[in-house]
Amino acid sequence: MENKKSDFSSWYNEIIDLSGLSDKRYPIKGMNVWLPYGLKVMKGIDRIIRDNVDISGFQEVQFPVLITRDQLSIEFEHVKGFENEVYWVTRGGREPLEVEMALRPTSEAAMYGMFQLWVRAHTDLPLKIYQIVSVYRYETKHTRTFIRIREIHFFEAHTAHTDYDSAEKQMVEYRQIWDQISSELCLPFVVDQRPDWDKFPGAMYTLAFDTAMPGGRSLQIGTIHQYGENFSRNYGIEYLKEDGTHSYVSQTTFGLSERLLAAVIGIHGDDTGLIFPPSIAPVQIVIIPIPSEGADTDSYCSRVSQILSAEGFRVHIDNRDNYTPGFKFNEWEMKGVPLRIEIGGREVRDNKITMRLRTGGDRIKCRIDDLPSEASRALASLKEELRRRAFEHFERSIEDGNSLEIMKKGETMFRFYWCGSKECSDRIEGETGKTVLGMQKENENKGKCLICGKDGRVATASTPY
RNA sequence: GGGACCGUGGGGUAGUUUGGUAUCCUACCAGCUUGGGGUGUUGGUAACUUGAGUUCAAAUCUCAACGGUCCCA
Repeated sequence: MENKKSDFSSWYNEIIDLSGLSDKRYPIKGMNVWLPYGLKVMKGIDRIIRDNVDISGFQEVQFPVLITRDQLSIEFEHVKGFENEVYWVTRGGREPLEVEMALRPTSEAAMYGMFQLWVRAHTDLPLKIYQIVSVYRYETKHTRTFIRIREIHFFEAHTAHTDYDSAEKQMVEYRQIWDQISSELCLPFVVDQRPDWDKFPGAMYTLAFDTAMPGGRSLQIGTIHQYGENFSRNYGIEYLKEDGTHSYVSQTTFGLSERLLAAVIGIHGDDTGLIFPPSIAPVQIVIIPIPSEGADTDSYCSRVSQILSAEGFRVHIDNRDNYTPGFKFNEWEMKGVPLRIEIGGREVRDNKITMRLRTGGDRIKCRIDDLPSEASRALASLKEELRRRAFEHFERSIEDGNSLEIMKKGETMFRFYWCGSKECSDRIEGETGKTVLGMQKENENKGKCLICGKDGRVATASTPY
């Protein structure tokens, strides 16, 4: 396998193929096949997302994939932002359609006409829904599995509120939900408020969660948007207030995608292969029997498996007899299984098991009676180790950009002081090749703009995926 | 938005310059063997992206489409 640090691009493509996450040989550019193992991981990520939005009062829905041209055109900035990357359905059978329809690039246009019907009075608010569906974008640049594709596995939450302040509270709740999700996946990030010229089309402002991939490029792995009344005024989403007057709702959205999987692969993987956080690993514990004369390893393995399954662990016994234990060790490490249990004659004889964590370290022996708690402890420590490594890498991946020269030469993300003006941003992008991702929302430090010297705050720049 | 390179069994490749018999590794299938860190061995399956052109003859030369990779903005 390729070395992750020296050639991340090759490593990334190779591990996706070897581990059976996705098959990119499907004959349409940017549309890949989700293989069983990859789909299990993605569904694990979806489950974490669902669990966290469900307890915050969101309801899951599913809207149609097609949007009429009229629906899409209602919000001008919005349609303008997507016009170059929309797939159009123009025929039904042989007949040209009178009304052309778009494959949703996102679902504002599909949903807000219905919001207009659903929202009648303040008692209908807040409205909090989400869906996990495919969205479509006609990418013309080179595509990359899970990172830039044409059919995107997408989570989108949409809310409507009585007023702007309530919508702002929703933005805070999104931020908390994201803390839970990113924590489960052990992903570090910085919160950047996108510059006005780079915010979501139609939004008042956009907050993005940016992480750092190996090689130093940044990856946007989540966004939350404040729409205010930008959409509700165009889609006519009004409600009756307690005082008998009408008002437009204020809206927000929260978007996540299979880029979360890309981040997990890139950030946690190593030269041996993938490493999955236990919460999303399709197999959390793999049991490798080591055949031995005079020992019934098979039934001992089954017993261990039953004990662990009963406690809710996802366990797999690899009892293929045409592969050696050594081969299996390497294969399951490559596939990212966090914990391995080895069972041979010695374990059967001593009523013990041998464990080894995917993150390394010595083998651990424990008595079979202590199994569930020892396995829990092992997985918890692996999760902590993943988190530690990821955050350490992230710290190294953002450097101080004290001059244009440093930012031009550096192959990391950069933090620097910025006044917020387009002129200074253009200068930075022109001379360093890096993109200004925006002000760091949660960094209060103040300083002089790197370019013009006026008062500024901490901003992030990088080469983004 | 602009440019460069590439496309050979499932994956990775040799062959393309100089047109003529398609190489090796891996994977896969059937055995035997082996087993505490990628077992060994025997046999077998399997490929020139698509279309058009040049030619007696195209993996090889030309053009286009599709796909892949990278660089610059």
